Amino acid sequence: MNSRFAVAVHILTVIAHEGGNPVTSDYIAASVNTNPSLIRRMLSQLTRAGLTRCQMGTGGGALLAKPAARITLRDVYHAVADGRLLGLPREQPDPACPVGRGIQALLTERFDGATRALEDELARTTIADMLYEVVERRERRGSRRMVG
Amino acid sequence: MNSRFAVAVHILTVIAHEGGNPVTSDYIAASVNTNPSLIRRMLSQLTRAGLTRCQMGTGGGALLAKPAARITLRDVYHAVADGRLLGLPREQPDPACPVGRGIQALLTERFDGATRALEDELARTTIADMLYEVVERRERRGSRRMVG
DNA sequence: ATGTCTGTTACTAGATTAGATACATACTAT
DNA sequence: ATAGTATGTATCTAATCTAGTAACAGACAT
Repeated sequence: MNSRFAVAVHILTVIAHEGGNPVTSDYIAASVNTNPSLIRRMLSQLTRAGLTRCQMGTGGGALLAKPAARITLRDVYHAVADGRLLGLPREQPDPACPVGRGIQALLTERFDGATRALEDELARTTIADMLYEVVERRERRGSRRMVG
Repeated sequence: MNSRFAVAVHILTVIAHEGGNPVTSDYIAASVNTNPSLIRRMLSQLTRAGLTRCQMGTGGGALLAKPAARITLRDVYHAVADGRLLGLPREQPDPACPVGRGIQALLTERFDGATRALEDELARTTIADMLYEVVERRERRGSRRMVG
């Protein structure tokens, strides 16, 4: 249960929300409710993956490296996912057992297939979608409040 | 990176491999290369989920509660998966931020969708498939060795 | 020059994971 | 019945992982 992917999406959505103005790690950290240093660490991963870029100095901050509509959640996942989603045991199974001998290679195959399916589903949503829905929902909630 | 799912599949494949004879936790633990107590803990989860049943006493052990062809990897995943695959941060985002206010509900939706895709893919493989492929591969490797 | 912001390192506390022991309970076999 | 076997569960520990924090050199704007 690793929350880095969620944080990365949050970061990118905040940057997209600011529409072209550089966003500081302090600002993002306040929205995510965590430490600016943690945000900077993640931003450097996102930059390395080509999703963001940064301006240093006064008035600087993070920017999207390409349009929000062209950043999918799969891209984000690849940028920050550390290891495998479905893990194998640290210890090797007993090679003397007919099942133990072959099970890990087989499990790896199936896990990879399942992970690919998850990623394909993630690819259907972009940061632009996230931004649109976050804002739209807020407005719906706002107007509902006006009516009620 | 939690390996319980992998271990659970391994357990069930070993039981299936023994073709109806009760399998002790000691035997399974040797194949998985871990502690019998850990295996028993997992077996009790699998039994609670209706995938296995157990005979106590001499000559006892674990059995499949239904045919291997009717146990999918999704069933196994549901039986032993503890929490969410893609996690949200422990701390709540800042509700004063337009993005922070709505992002978690939205992330939860997308994560659930992606997880469902992964589970659907897992559902395409059964324990019978696992057993068949483990044994088949072993034989292929064997015959290749004979040829080479 | 001065102040701002990033990028990175190092450290800490807390949570999670798996390994290990122990033992009451259930069952088989004789 | 009694002895032996195997499960089911509770508890503890060590190792690993995760996120939070502080610190500081380097880059940039004014």
